[in-house]
Amino acid sequence: MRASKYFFKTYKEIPKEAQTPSHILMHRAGMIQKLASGIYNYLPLALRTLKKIEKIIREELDKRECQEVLMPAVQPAELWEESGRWKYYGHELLRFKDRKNSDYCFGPTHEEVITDMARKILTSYKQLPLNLYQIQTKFRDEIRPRFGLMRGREFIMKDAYSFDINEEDAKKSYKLMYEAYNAIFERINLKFKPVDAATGAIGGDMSHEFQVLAETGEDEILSCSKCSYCANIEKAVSGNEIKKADASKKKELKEVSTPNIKTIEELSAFFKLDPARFIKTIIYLVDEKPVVALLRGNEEANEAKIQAFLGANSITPANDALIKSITGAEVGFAGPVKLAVTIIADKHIYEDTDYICGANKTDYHFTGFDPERDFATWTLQAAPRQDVANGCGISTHIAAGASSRHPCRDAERDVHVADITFAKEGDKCSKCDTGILEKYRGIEVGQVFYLGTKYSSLMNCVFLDKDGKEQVAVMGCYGIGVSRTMAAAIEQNHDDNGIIWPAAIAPFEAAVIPVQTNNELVVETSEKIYKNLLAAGIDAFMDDRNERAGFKFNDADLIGFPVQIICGKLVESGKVEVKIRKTGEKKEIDIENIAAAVKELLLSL
RNA sequence: CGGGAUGUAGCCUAGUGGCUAAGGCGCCUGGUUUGGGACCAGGAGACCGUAGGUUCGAGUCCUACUAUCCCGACCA
Repeated sequence: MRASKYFFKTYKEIPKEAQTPSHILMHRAGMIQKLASGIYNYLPLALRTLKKIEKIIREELDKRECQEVLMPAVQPAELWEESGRWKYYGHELLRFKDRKNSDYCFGPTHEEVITDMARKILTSYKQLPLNLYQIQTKFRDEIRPRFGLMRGREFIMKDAYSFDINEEDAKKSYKLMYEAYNAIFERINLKFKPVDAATGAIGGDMSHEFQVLAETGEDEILSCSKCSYCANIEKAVSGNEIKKADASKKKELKEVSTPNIKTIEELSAFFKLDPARFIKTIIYLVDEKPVVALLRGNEEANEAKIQAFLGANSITPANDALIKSITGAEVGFAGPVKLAVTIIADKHIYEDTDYICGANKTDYHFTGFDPERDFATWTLQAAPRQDVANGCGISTHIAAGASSRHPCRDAERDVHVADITFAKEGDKCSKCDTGILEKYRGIEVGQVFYLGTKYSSLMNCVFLDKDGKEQVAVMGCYGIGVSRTMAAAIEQNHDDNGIIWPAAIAPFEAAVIPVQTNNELVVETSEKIYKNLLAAGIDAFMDDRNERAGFKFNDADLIGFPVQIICGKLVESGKVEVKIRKTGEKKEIDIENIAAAVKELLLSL
């Protein structure tokens, strides 16, 4: 392609609204344009990269016998009603009506459509395993789109769905996709980690995210320094031991006046005690039912763990009115004592006794609160090792009416103890016991889910097994954010001058830059080199613009061509200068050998 | 959805209530220049986000709306 007619334009200025490197650089390099919040045009340069990412994905999936399909972006509401998601998917689902006033949505994901597609054809176990995928535009009406393509509302996604005869085979399919994803991101040549992940609204009970490591990533990852354990902070389990408090330190429960002292900081200042000596009582609405979370004052609630523990679809903090109605007090005085709702207590609260907690009475708190004595009896257990991968720690359910010995207990309560805080950098690894957790930031570019029969049973996706018995297909689903992968590649690989593309996904592999456009030999030679490169199957870009050298060099660095072939005065001696974008290194190469030399260089980029 | 901010030419900015809205980048024409975003001369391009209001007079003040961005909860 020739620069003189190529549809792009580079900018020196940083657009006001661009904040993050990939957004700034894609805009400055003339790759994308914003059309509306979270909605972008992909110009030719960007599309070339997208196509290259897609090609790698297709090759790796086809190799593993996945089959490509293409589903509609517009989906009828009926299917979503069948799966139950029309109700709870929320505002992120873009809904609209057609002229007949029927409900539709713009697909944010395709579990419903694919399950419907599969059930129309699946009749026999002989057709399984089956893995179908598509690469297509999705729309999610994000509450806050940001960072350009990193979190757009409209984006390009590869989504795949597997169908198997049983759980065992479904896990094999899952593993195969896990391997495919590793192969894909290795070929794209990004630094990434597969991490244990929470399952969120898509559901299912096993999941890994593929995180591209970058400072600007929105996700936090904890990774073991010694073993392979690596998890999203929402899911990561600390291996630190919980030491039970010394029973001799127990004190009496006593109500004390704390006028207008509401937050942990205020309490901490008022009592002149460390925040860890208080119990934080947070009230949530979990699938529209109130749930109380208890934590030590120095800990933060991990809502994803609470949601996962309760197997819920949604979790939001309760509003003030609900808090008042549950506690019978103003906001700021909630406590666990005598609360007749589901309680989920963090395991760390056993580390101490004589806590201060809200009294469920405006302007009062309790001192001397003991977790064991004061609202239920339960036994503390260490987190079982097998829970590290799937669950989130201990699950000691207290049967209703477990005890009636203490007046503070309510027989009807549902009380759980679980790990509902965040593991921290420096904590012991929960898997190997010798390593410690290290923190990274990442960009989630892919996620694999084991779904089980969540959708297939609701939507009756069944087949006959060997014995002629009807079985429900066991599913998995697998996504890669194609447009986000492009952005993530830039977040991870750029410098002050511009983008540093991994060669595998660069819009062009090499740029030919004639520096003196008034020198006939230079122009002729550069044309010859350009044709040689094309003939050798190299994606070459010819900067034939009548511009000064510096202008072209800057554009080349900004767009990030991995290899730049600079044709200047050296052509008189039969050589050109070849610059490697990544290292800045320059080599003199004989014009005769240029195509072979560039090919060789590209292999290492 | 809560909190904060901003809308002036394709992009980045300036603009005390007072004349025909200013500059840089970019664009067009001509000339010079040609190894790290050149220079000279000329030119095109804006009903200052929208609608009301205050005022003799509004880009500037007020109100509403709208769009965009930033901080929190959702996700590829």
